[in-house]
Amino acid sequence: MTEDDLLKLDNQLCHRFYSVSNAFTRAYRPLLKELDITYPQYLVMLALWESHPMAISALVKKCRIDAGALTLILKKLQQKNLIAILPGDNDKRVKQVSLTDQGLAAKSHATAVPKQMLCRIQNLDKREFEQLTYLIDKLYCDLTAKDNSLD
Amino acid sequence: MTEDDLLKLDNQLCHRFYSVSNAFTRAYRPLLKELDITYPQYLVMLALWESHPMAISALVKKCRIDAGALTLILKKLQQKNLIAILPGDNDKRVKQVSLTDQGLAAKSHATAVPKQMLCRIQNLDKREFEQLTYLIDKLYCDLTAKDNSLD
DNA sequence: GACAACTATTTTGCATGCAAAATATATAGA
DNA sequence: TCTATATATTTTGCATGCAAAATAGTTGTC
Repeated sequence: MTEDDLLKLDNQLCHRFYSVSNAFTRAYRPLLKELDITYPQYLVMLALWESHPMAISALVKKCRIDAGALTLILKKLQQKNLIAILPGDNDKRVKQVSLTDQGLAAKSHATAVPKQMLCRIQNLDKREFEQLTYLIDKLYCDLTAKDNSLD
Repeated sequence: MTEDDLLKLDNQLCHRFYSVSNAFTRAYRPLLKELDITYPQYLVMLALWESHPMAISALVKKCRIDAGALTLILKKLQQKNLIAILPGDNDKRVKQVSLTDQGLAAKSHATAVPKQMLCRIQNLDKREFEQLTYLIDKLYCDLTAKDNSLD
């Protein structure tokens, strides 16, 4: 690979992730309109539908959302009356996020969202889908590994 | 796949792209510090190093950056004296973006960036890298295809 | 040649994403 | 107990990303 090739946009794996990630956000918007939530808010709801209550720090890990951004996202979900946030009993620093009745009820409406999205990406067969998942997970490990080059 | 599985965060391909895309942005930041540009600004510079001058609309297509966001990004690059923006000769609507001497010179410093990034993702061998590229491109086509479900 | 329809770009308003600093609370020790 | 340190969360300042509206410049038509 020449130095010029190294710098070509089409050779940047990062750009592919940039493009697809943004395309996902745009594709989800109309599907999430009925639920009246944004894409990152949807990620938080998915986590809570799996298990709640959940500490904010646990949500940060699970959703891989920036803690600062999450603060605002949780405020929005609270305003929409989908979640409740309460300080922990033992440790008041650790706030517990739980679903309201309305937040829990929204789960049944939400199943339509992944269904519609899966219809849309039928270009990939099941095996390719799994392959893609596997490779991305491998890449994520590399990207989030501690950079010890300066030690 | 049960309805519950459909909603699990770990089963959402979108979340993997969300995680990796953001991880890339964070990983690039220290590498781009020397060039004093952000990640989206870097994408624009990559496009221009390949070919310039280039119309703004061409940059939007090539970089897959939102046109509104690009306006601001170009202003930043202009302030840093890396690019120049001029109205087209024939059509004054079509603005041409070109590299300044400084912008062109930055290219040689920039080759270190993809090199360092490639070092970081050595978990993937060449074949996997190509496979990943192929699958993502396929997915991108699905996501950006016109949604005709309401026609 | 004036006007309607079209195209390229910018602006606007809102919602993150990020790093670093600030807050609030908890815990370990002297 | 008082304090230095550590942890959880929020705040701050800046830079996008997005959709929709607004601008500016063009073109086809009558």
